[in-house]
Amino acid sequence: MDDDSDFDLKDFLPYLLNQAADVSSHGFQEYYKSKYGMLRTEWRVVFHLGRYGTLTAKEICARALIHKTKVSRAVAALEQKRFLRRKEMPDDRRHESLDLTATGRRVFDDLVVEAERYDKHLVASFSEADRAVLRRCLIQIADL
Amino acid sequence: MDDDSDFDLKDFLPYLLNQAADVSSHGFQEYYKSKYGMLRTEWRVVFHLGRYGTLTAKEICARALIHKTKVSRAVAALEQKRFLRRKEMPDDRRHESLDLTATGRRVFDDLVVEAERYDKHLVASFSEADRAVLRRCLIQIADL
DNA sequence: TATTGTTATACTCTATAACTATA
DNA sequence: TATAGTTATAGAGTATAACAATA
Repeated sequence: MDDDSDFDLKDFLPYLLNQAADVSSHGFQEYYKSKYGMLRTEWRVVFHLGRYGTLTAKEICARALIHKTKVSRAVAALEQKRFLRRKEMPDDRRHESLDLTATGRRVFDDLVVEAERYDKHLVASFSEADRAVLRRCLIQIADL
Repeated sequence: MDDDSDFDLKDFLPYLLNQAADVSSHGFQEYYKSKYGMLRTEWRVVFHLGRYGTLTAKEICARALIHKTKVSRAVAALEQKRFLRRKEMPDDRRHESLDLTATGRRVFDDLVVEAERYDKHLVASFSEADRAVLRRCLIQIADL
């Protein structure tokens, strides 16, 4: 048994990444779930509309790297919550342009403030240099 | 719209962590899933038994931070694949000691080699210093 | 025929409660 | 009553195929 290497799960990057992702997701998820009853894909759709303005579902798919079926369901849920509006585009009625409502925009503003606060909290104990290394490595691994 | 901050999803650590975790998980998952038909919890149970020897389900729960219902199902699946054996403990028949079979041990050995190879591949382009920062930050965020 | 978006289905993962059997 | 482990169930995430409406 001891002729196996010392390899431990804490040395295994996918394990570390998953644990860290879980912990960090839960902290923020708690906020948008309890306050607005939103799921993760819904928060990401709201984010894209709030940050980049009017988009079609297809554009959200492309920007956010989310599959069209997930976007379709998130849009339906957000419409029901009155956080966004659809508008058929007259030039091509297969497209619908999507926009946040006034309510949706307030939700976006609130979530962005909270997201920034939460992000700062997560890296509060790291040096500026370490933060830069962390983000650069993650972006490379995620191939973003 | 432009009076909002420049906050972008790529600045949001939970997003980066999730993307990186997804990418890194999939690469390794493909290996144990296609080769042995295993799920993630099964791989983690095999890992703990291979690395630390005979354990009860409860000990695996404590070490691996997995809930007992997930361990229970993973153990049942691994038993069916003949990767592990159960043995009732005579002193307290509520406990069962779990052990890898010879087949299970071969699977473990193979997966550990692959895991080490995969881990090296993930960080291949990072400096030694950056790797250390990355692991330290992840361990701290995951609170391990 | 190709494209936008929806619906259906299935599988994985997570979380919790209720249960069995032992102690 | 408390503990080890199982079963049931539901919610959430992921993936794919089939479909309707439009172009």
